[in-house]
Amino acid sequence: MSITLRQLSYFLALADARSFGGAAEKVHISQPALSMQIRELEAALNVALVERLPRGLHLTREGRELETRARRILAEISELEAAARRKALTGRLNLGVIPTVAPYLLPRALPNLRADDLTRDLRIREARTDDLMADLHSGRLDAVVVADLAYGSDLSATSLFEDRFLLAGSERRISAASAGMEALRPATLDPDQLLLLDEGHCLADQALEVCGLDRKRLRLDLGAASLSTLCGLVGQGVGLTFLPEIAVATESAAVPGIALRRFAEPEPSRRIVLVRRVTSDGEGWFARLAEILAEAGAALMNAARRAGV
Amino acid sequence: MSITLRQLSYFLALADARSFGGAAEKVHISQPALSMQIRELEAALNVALVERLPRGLHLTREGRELETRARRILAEISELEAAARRKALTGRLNLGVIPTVAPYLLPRALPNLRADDLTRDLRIREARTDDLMADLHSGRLDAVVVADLAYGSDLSATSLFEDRFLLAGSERRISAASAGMEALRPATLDPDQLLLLDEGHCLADQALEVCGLDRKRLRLDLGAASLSTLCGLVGQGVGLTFLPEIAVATESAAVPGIALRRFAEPEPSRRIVLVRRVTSDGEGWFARLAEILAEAGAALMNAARRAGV
DNA sequence: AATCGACATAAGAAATCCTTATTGCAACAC
DNA sequence: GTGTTGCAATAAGGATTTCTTATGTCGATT
Repeated sequence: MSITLRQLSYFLALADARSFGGAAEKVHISQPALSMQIRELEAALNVALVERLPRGLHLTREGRELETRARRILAEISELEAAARRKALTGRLNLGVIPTVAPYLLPRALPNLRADDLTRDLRIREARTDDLMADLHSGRLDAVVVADLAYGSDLSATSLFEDRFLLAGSERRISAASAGMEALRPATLDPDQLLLLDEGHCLADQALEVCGLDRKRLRLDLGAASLSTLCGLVGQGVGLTFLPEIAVATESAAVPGIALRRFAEPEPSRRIVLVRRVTSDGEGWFARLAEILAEAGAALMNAARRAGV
Repeated sequence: MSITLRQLSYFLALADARSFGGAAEKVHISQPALSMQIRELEAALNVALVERLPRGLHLTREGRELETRARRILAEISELEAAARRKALTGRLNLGVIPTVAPYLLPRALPNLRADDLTRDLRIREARTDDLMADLHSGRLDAVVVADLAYGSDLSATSLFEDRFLLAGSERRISAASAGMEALRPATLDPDQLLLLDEGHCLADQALEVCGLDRKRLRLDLGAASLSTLCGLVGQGVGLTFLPEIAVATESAAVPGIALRRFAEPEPSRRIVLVRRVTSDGEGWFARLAEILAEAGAALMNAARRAGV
């Protein structure tokens, strides 16, 4: 026979009341019921917990020790219940973010994530879309931030923001590319000058798509590993690339030689979304997370426009 | 409805097995029984703990948080049960000791008390017999070390050792007191030279008794507060006093001018006993405590004899 | 000696927990 | 498509636990 929380709480009532009858009253049961539970507890631990005197009672040494332990245990239980009541039973949030979004969006969003008690412990996984989706399905991730894609019916997505692509390169190349056109359009770019990210990065695929190209047509397929590297290269005049607006504020500050030009309407863009399993919406955390991320995205868009592009 | 340990342990089984059927098997119940307890738990916390997928299941964020809390709580419970099984549910031991015993016996006994896991936490109260007995009755003390006295039937005593009285004073006074007698006896002492402890100290009362005196006959009733002070005084040649053998090793080393002389048989003495409430013998701690104290007392007697008195 | 207070004991009622049997649902097979 | 399989939810009845009221016991009090 194992001990129960009921026994422990009755025992604490007894320790407080220092009488069986009084303790029973406190916990709203009859005196024999309390006596029986105390006896069960003594039997389970195989130790006498109270000295029953004709007048009143004392706890034994073992009883006193149990008292302190029981108080701690029951405090943990009620802390648990309290946390659940105030919807603060929030364990780690496992969030996946694609690499072309993570370094720009997260630094902006983190302070607000911390402020919300959404995340006593936030763990970020930065990986490409395929890996993220696999982990989302397997339960290793709770939500992922990716660029528009088709979801199965077992997933649920919320749009965060629209991320427009800008043309990036050295001032000389940009001017050359847009020379003599009334409007700058992706399809008119010279594929030979285009630098894109490694295969598997959705940003590269999307860029190819808006240009109506496929990867085989690229001459400069050097498969850069990160957007930051890519910006460094084009800043040096190596070629042209697409820079998502979300990265503009950071990269234009970090790369001196880089120039940016907006495309004509309709501007090419990707839609950044937050995705979860349909079964996983516990307590509205998803909506709050989406809100904070969308806000951070909007702030980055504004920063880009203020930077004059 | 409140949560139970049973629910928590079933939940942990579920978290481990990652399937209802498997978890049920682990805890040796049927699958519906486990499902019901999990549902009760979710209802009690008012939060979804598991995502039920057609294939397998995941814990929700809240479920993961509960998992860590539940593990801690159940670990505390099993630690508690384990402690009880190995009889190590030993809280504080509240021990009372009279002032004419405490400073000599305890330093000797402490190392052995610590070695035994009798006392994860030992608290000593040093007070006169009356106070100690009151606290013993009220449950504030678990046991007391006092000198022979009559106990009610609600108390139980074990003899620790016989503590003989020696005559103490300056060499000159001692010699004078025993001059011309074939045997040194308490009754032959000059009451005018006798220095005793404050009223209430049983040692003083016992000394008076063996001399066949009462306190009113004393000229030098200066009511010394401690045996140590008293020894200092008689060492200075102020008078004579009774020194219990237990104090001999310490005081004869501490007080340069002090001389000691044994009384003739039958030597006057007090019996030092350990007392508890009859109802308080939990797990044999009393016997172990008595053994350790008796041993320390015996060691002090030997030390006294080796010191040559 | 009688009474009172406080806990233990006893017996039956209520609530809880568990069992087996069955249903429901989605994935998989053919 | 239809049937099958795997797994969990539901349902109904039974076993256990926990409660209640009623009564017994024992020491303390008068």
